[in-house]
Amino acid sequence: MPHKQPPGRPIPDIVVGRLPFYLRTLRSLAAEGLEITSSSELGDRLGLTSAQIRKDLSYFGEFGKQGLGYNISFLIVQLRRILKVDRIWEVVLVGAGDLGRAIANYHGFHDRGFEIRFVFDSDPAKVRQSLSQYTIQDIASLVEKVRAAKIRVAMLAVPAAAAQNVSDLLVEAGVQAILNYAPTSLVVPKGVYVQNIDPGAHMQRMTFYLEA
Amino acid sequence: MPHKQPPGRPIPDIVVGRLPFYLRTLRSLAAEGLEITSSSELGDRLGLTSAQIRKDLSYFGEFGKQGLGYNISFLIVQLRRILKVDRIWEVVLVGAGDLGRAIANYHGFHDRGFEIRFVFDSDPAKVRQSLSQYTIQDIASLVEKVRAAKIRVAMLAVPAAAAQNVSDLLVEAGVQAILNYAPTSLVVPKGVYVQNIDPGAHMQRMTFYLEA
DNA sequence: CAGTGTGAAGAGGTTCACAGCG
DNA sequence: CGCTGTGAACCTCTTCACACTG
Repeated sequence: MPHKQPPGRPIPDIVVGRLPFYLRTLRSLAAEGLEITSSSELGDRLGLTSAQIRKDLSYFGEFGKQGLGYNISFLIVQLRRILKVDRIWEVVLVGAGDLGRAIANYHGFHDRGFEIRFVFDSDPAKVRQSLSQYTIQDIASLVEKVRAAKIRVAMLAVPAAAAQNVSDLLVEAGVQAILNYAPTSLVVPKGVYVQNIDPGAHMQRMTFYLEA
Repeated sequence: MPHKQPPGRPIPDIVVGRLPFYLRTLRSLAAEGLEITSSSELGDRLGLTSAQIRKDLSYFGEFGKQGLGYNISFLIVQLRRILKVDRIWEVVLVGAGDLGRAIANYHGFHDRGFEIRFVFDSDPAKVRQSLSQYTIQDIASLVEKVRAAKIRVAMLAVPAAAAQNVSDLLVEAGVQAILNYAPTSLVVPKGVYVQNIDPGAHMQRMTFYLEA
């Protein structure tokens, strides 16, 4: 019986959201020299129950061996395939402020399937300057260049006031996934995926639980 | 009958997680000069249903008027109180790399209830250098200084390999809430809250949905 | 016999739909 | 008459518990 790779049941988005953390954890187990793990070891590391991990993985196939556990490198290969990061996605970064600089200098994305191809900014003082290994380009040329390069993934690191405009440009250029660092809700057409990063929201979520 | 401020029913964490986004949206409505809004207007802006917003708010009190909607500035006051950001929390930032620099230079936290008080790093070349308005301090003095200043909230922007060690120091110093930018799971005692920011995980969550 | 994979049971979260009020 | 606040219905997600297997 073959793997049920294209699964019959629909996959909850919340499960998809956990897979990157499973992958991240498996990679550190591998880096520690381990070859085999179990749902309970993964659960301990992640603060989840073993049942949840087994159930999540079971949406995609049967990756473990009863009585033994999971082969770490095999499971890494499977998760990279499932998340479609068994390749490198070219990414466009918009915004060359402090945050854009931190993103451009951060070398942790490559390992996870992403490589910045272009950096754009609207500030004439920044255009043609270099940032990390990139030359900052004028946002006026974004649509043309991103479309020509068939880039489908973007990171948005501009001020909130500019975010919706830039998002519209990205969509026009054919981008289908946007990681939005601006603290504002983007409106995008169906078929475009947005993930928001809002550190201030995370902070406020924690202070709720602190005693006055 | 007074407000049911300390509610009888337990509040789901997922509801708490949405409140900062309600607050953020209300503030932009206020900035647009509006005085009144409705659960459906908020829902439209946030991509949620109006019923969800009414239900979420009802955990904390009755803030609206039937037939009319919500007074924006009143609701802002209430949400700031609920989230305990009707004050300024002093924050310790650990890590003065590119990301730490972007965080230190970002002035959007103050409006949301947070102010950086100290910046620490372990690199002797960085200690005593200035970063934004701060002087980078030796991490060896972290526990003493953070404890003396009674700081309860931290941002962790160090490499993954150092994150658990620094987290242990923060906990020892009395910190109760940690915003963790390192792509690793922290182990902390009960009563310490951790929120993780992992852009790579968000990216992988989106590529799952992209056609090959 | 340790640990997976999975139906079934149990919690938890969302949406419905309408009473009630301004 | 419009919009809130909320039980009840509905749906989704998590945990349980055990048959099964290397």
